[in-house]
Amino acid sequence: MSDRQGAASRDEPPRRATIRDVADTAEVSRSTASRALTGRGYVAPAVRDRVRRAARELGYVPDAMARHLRQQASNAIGVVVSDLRNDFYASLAAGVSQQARKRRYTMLLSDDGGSTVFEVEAAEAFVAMRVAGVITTPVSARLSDYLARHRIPVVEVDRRFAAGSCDAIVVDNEGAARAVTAQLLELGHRRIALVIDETHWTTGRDRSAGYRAAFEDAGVAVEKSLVVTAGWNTDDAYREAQRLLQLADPPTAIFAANNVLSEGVWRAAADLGIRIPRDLSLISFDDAPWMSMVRPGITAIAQDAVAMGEAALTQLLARIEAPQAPIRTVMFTPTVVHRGSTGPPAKR
Amino acid sequence: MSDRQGAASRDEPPRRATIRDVADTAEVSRSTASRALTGRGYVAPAVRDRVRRAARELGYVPDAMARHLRQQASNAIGVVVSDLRNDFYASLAAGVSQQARKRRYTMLLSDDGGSTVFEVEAAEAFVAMRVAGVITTPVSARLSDYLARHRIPVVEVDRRFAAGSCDAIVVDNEGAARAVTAQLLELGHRRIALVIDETHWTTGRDRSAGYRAAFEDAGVAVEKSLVVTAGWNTDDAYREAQRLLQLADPPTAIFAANNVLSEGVWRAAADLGIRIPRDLSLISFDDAPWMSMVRPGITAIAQDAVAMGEAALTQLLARIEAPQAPIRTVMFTPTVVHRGSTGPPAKR
DNA sequence: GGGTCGAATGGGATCGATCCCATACCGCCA
DNA sequence: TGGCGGTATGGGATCGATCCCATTCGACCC
Repeated sequence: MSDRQGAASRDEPPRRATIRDVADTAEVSRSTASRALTGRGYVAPAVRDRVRRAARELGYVPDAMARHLRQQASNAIGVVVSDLRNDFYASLAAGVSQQARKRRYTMLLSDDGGSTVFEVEAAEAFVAMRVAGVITTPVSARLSDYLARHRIPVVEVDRRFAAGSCDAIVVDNEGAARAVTAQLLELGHRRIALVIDETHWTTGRDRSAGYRAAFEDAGVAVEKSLVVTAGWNTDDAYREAQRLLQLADPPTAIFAANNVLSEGVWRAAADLGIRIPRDLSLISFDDAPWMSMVRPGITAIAQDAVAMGEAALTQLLARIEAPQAPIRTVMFTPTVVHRGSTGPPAKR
Repeated sequence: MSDRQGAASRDEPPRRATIRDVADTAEVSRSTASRALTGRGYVAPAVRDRVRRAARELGYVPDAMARHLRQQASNAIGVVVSDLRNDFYASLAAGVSQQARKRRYTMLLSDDGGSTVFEVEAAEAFVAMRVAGVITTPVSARLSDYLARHRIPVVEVDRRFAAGSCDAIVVDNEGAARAVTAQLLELGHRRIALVIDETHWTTGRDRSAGYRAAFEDAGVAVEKSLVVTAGWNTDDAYREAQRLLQLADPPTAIFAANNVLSEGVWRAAADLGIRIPRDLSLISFDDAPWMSMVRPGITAIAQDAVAMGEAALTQLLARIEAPQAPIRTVMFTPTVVHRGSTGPPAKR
């Protein structure tokens, strides 16, 4: 009877259609309309079609908020990465997104810029949104602690902070680092620098462990001054590399522990006019587009970040379905892409 | 009285705390608890503190679903991009994410892979989630049509499909393309190829218009066979560039209309042993990390995608606050980064 | 014909937070 | 003393969808 729309009703409905509107249009109760649309429970075929037609005509889109409130479950998942501008994280997010679309989940994404504060803020927003689960490249244990307290499943990717208490998708950091370091040693290198972000996270720890293990295997002592922690940005890596390369007795090879560091090292070498691989061999953990474009190409340990993102979502949904299943860690084996940035050390 | 938790209550509460739990703990009504927590309405200071303490002790996180259902408004915004693995889109998303965090909005992100079908699917999910607004790099007009019907504000970024009916953040495609094409003409180039994805979208149309305008300004005729549409991936661009460069009378310069195409063109030239800039001048629309790493560096039109993302969010929130304000298009002026991939054409 | 079963439908409670409204109390002024 | 305005609090309705439960109807069997 009464038009509660206010503002003299135009052609278009100022209010979005609810299931009640659909029910009224189809001349059934809300209950019946709900059954017709969700497919749960008895509905006469003719009625079902009538309801669906009404819904289509009204442009009805069920309110996910209301549905989830009632069902106490949502189809949204949260993702927190450290830096979307880094190809690794972007690809990871792309993998999650693809898979989420297939499984009809919605992705909430937050870029925490590597900050613990923002990481926790993101987690709070996710809890408020009642996400079904969270995928993260953690920067501390706080996120998984917090989410665990709220009973929200978490999958850690790339590195682990909550080892043993949540699922994880990682790569064989130690094995890959060991393999490439061994290759450098075999080529005759002895002064092999390791440029790494830091060694407290599992990634850094394992990559550095692999590096050391290779030396041990070869019976060669690690030169401690050649292991440098260079932080998280290209500029810092650039400076550290410049310092290293200008030592009286510079390294003949550098193993850079991620794509950002590799870029810094490469730029430093280029600016100093150091020729690769004649004067310096370079191997990178993480592949990146530029590594196949510069001459010579850079030999790299390639991680399939998209596949890791897909695996993370798959594991998260498995966990949601079976909360009590044993904790699972999926380990990817990265592949080494040889491109010609390595060779025997220069003779002196 | 009765413990409705089922499963013999352990130490930890199996159910998450609601405002009712907070109210009971603080011995006030839900209404008062709500006022104390949101800060709207009268509450005695002592009571407010008691309620807040109770909330903290219980680890209470308000249910965003319930809140938004009641308030009929949400603090989530949707973002649809074409390809997260492309640095441009990833940076755009990073900019939106940063700004969203500052404004306390949550970001729903979907990667549609350039598909209209997935674009519309994403829009449906966003409508279901009752997002406050959507930012998109559209691949058709369907998304903004659909969202307009549901009264959800949209900001188009990079290209426009709903010109005039929604806000947009773009760059001066025509001006920049015209400027660099003019530079090539001034250097003496006459056979300047334009490798472009397609020319129906505003980006392609304007970039190609700028290219043509520069020719017109110089009184030089465009050689139609040198304008090639090369689709959206590196491989296709690679093939097209190979074909171009192997013509009897090949172009002496190429203007590649985005970073993906530039990569394809560069690889093709490299594989054919064509020297830049001696044999070929190359200019790219879009900057990318590799362009400053290869030798010589590639002269590029740099768009600040992060800033565009931030601007998009800012504009979207402005629109949400003032739905009736006049439509606004923000145009960024990209900068040309000269790096040495251009020079005068080789003499024959 | 009474009873049982399955199909089909509607009524009303529910999820959690908000917010309008009613109520109550206090101090103050006429 | 009555009335008023400001402060403070609680009760109950509300948002939209779901789902439990009750009801009805027809078919079928004993």
